[in-house]
Amino acid sequence: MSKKPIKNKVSSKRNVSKKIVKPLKKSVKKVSVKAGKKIVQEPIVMQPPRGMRDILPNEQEYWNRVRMVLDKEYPKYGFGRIDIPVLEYSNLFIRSIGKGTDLIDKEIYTFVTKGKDKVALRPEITAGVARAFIQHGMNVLPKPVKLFSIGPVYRYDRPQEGRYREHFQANFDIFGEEDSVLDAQLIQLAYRILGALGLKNVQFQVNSIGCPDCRKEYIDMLVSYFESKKKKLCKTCKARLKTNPLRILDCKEDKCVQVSANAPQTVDHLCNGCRDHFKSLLEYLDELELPYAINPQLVRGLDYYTRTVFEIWSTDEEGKKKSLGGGGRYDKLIESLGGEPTPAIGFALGIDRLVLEMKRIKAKSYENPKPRIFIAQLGNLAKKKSLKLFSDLERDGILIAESFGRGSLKSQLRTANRLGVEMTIIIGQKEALDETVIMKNMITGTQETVPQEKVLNAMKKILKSKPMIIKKKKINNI
RNA sequence: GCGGGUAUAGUUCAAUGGUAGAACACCAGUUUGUGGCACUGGUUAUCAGGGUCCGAUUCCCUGUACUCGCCCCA
Repeated sequence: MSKKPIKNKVSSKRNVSKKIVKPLKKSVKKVSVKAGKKIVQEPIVMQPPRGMRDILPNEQEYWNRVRMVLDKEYPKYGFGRIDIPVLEYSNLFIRSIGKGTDLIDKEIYTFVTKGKDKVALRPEITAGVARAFIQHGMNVLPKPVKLFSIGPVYRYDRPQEGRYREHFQANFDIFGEEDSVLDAQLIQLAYRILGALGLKNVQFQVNSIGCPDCRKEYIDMLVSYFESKKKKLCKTCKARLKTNPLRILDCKEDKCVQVSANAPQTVDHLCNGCRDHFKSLLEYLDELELPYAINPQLVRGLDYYTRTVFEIWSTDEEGKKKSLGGGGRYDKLIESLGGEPTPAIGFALGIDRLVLEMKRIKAKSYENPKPRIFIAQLGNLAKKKSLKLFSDLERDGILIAESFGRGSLKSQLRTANRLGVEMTIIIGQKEALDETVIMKNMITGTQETVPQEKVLNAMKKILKSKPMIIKKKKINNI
């Protein structure tokens, strides 16, 4: 038994370590072409940039479910789908979301293009939808105009569980109605979606931060209150006193929480219009029997919000609260971007977090159908026949698994077994010539030879029966 | 942006100042056209860069990533 290890295969894999594909060091030095300049190749990192990730097939069952529920629900409430670019001019976001917000000051991805355009990856969806609303003159459409969008958003933030630099949001916006009945309806939609996903244990926090008029008065009052207690505030909040005093209410530092507890509350300082608006919202929510908690501390991180704001929280085993989504009214946004004055309200759900939560509570997911039949082949002629048979059956809606590239029947059957199919069609040299196939029952192990033309009906018969429960092995996490 | 922890095969984990083992997974074989079980064999890894050292995967520094917390948010 002389087994010579073949070492000469300069295995390309050698240089393809898991994380890094680096060029051979020698070759790096060799590369020196263009304009006599030495070109050093940067290693390719086998990972996406920080905070970005792949969503692998095994996780798609949850994403599928979310997508299905969203696709089902949004038309019911009269939303039309809109898809907008991931890239917009930076100032769209800066103007709408506002300087002084974390989102703009430290989380937005901006860059200058070759054409010297200042652009940004969208940190949220509403601003772009608002832009599209104005651009396409949607103000002439019958009101309300309801737009649904789904896609990635980007925030340069520190990643941690449930927080990514690229994450996906489902975004709902309603334009053209000021009445809080729309606010209530939107919240109901959010409830619907979460319910359909099996996420029943969520909490809705609502608040009203008033219109610019009453907010201005309120902020003045807030500032004078905090000024008097300035010593007791944390460092960031002292700074916020000048930049964004509303956010002090949101601070989680113990001492700030204590100071905030006695601070004047937005709800107590609304103008008549805003108070009525908020009051009627609560009445509508009661009418719909949607539970909510009024949270006077809730202020939200975007400047464009007016009046109604809300957030959706889930609570985990340890009592930690995570935001699944949030939204609010932005009655002045369209106007501030140069459109006709158009009141509006919207909210977004974080899909990554929905999925995280669904996994946590073991919610129902949706798996794509699995093939229940496998085709194995042996020999060139049989391979051709199998290929044809596969496409014929597929055209009749029959899902087939195969491993055509493999030679031995043994390894094909092994694969068939691992896939948990109930029936394997075997075509060998002999069968290919006879126009027959072997149908092997993978559960009982019995098999019979049948004419090829009978295969389709036989397959249909199998698929009509209930799937047999076969213990299927989990193939790692792919 | 700030602080803590971590970084070894596809996965989960070992070990070591002298270039690394296992389990599961994967590929193949166990008399040549038949899966599961069993047995045998095989492929695959020390995050990157620098420093100390005769020698580092191990020690030190830096970077990067993951993770937890803060901040914030989805």
